[in-house]
Parts: sequence; structure tokens; C-alpha cells
Amino acid sequence: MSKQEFVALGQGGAEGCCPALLTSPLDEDQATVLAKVFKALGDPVRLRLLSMIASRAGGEVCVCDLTPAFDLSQPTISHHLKLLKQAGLIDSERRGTWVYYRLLPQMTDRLAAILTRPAGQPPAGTTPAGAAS
Amino acid sequence: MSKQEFVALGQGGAEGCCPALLTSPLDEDQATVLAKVFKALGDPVRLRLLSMIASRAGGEVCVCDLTPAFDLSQPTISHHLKLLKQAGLIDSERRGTWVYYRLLPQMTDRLAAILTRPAGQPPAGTTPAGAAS
DNA sequence: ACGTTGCATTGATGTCTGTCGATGCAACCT
DNA sequence: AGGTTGCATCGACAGACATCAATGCAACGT
Repeated sequence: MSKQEFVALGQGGAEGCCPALLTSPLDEDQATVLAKVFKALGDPVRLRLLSMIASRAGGEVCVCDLTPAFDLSQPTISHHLKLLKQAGLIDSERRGTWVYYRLLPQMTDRLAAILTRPAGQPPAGTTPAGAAS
Repeated sequence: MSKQEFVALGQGGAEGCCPALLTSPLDEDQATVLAKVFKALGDPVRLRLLSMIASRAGGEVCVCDLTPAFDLSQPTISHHLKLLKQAGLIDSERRGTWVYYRLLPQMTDRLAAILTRPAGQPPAGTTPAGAAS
């Protein structure tokens, strides 16, 4: 189900590349899938977790390095990591005693693309009204 | 207050350009501000509203065109528009009887930049483990 | 002035979410 | 085997959120 939603974000479908948020109206299904990813980013703790993971040299962070960076309980951090993982933003791997989290750049790349206006975007302000009148 | 948070997102400060989510750990304040914007995007209805507004030729949409596009009450749509506006993603203007909403591209541009990896980003996967062992 | 229409605000309600303590499970170390 | 450590899951609970009906307010038309 999670894998399916990932695909539905536009990478593997026949509908082209990305949902194209800024150039054509998003349909309901695309909006639902996209909203889950943005919702995962809509929390300060998760944003900082993602940032710590993404900015780490080597691309990986042990949970044991993440948890003490917050004034939150270990279960809470684990919960946030789970949400980021379910959103397709990060992945985890257990090696021995420790679990390492890694950024999945495909998802952030896709979000960046979705939020990027196409090159020849009309200035949106030079011709404000009067088009219909 | 809202204006202040907008500035805090990185445009006018001395801390450079953008919070740089993917290259350096986000501090707490930046994470709080950013999270509010992403949270505004974390709802399917708001995503579709934003998409409808952004993709409109002329850059503006009347609320009277937005409301009937959903199976939701008029107050609910109004509420979502308010949240998008408070997040700095859209702006509104009343002209006569109608209210028009317009995309604020600065915010989406900034989000896109925040989610874009810098050019020479290490592949993060070619050297997964073994760095510490 | 009066009614109408378009949109925002208010108050109420059910649901979702962030947080915690307690517990479970896997891996390591004697 | 038994104890310890690292992380995930469970159950509970307070606060936040999406939604609606009712109401308020501004602009227009008569």
C-alpha cells in the first residue's frame, strides 16, 4: 500500500512525471498522497530529524545519535522516525545492535520538482484581472 | 508576527539564504517556522486549493470558483484558505463583491530551494557502511 | 431602505496527533 | 543462561484539527 502510494506520486505512472502542483489542478488522489508526505514534514521534530539525517556525512545516522538531541522520550523519537519512513522520506537498516536511518533523496527531489515553477511561468501580477470581464 | 516568521524563513536575515534543510541540521526556530508551512500543505483540500490557484491563468481565482469544486461547506473552504494565507503561500484581495486569491511564488520557491540538494551532494549509498568499523 | 449574494467568523463536535510510561523484542556480553 | 542495552510497539491521554450550522458583515441591486 505504501509502495503503491509512492508510485502514485508520479514516478512510474503513465501520467508523466510529477503531479505538477503549480501548473495544473491536482486531482483528488494525487492530493491525498502528496498531503501525507507534506504532513510528515509538518512537524518541527520531524523536520529536524530529517535534517540531521540528510546532512550527515556518510548519509546515515544511528538512532542512538538522534534520540539524545531532543528533549523527548525515546518512544516519541521512534514514532516520528516511523512517520518519516512511512512517508517515503527516509529508510532504515539494522546493523547489529544499532539501527541506522538514511535519506531517500528521490522523495525530496520529487517534492522540490513539484514546488518548482516551470521556466516560462507568467509573472502572475502583470495581468491580474480583466481577463474575463 | 506572521511577517516576522516569514522573514525568519531566511530571506532577509544575515544567516544566508535558506534554512538548508538537507545540508546542515535545522535549528529549533527554523524548524518551527518551516513546519507551519509544510503543515499547511499537509492536507489534500489545501493542496488542491493551492494547485487550483497556482495553475490559474492570470494568477488569480475567485473564491466563488473554488468553493463549488469541493464537497465541503463554504466555511470549511474559507478556513483552509485562511490557513494557506497565514502560511504565506497565498494572498487575497477583495474587488467589489468578490475575493480573489493569488499564489505567493516566493514561498513555494523557497520551499523548492530548501528541498533541493546542492550540486555536489555525495551519492549517499555508494559508501553506506564501514565508515566506522 | 430593503433584500440578496459572497465571504468570513463563531461555537460546537468528532477525529486525529504528539507525547508519555510500560512493555516487548533483538542483539550483544559475560 | 542470565543480564544489559538499543529500539519498536502498545495503551492512554491532552491538545490540535477538520468539519459543520448558524451568524455576521460587506457590497451590490432594486
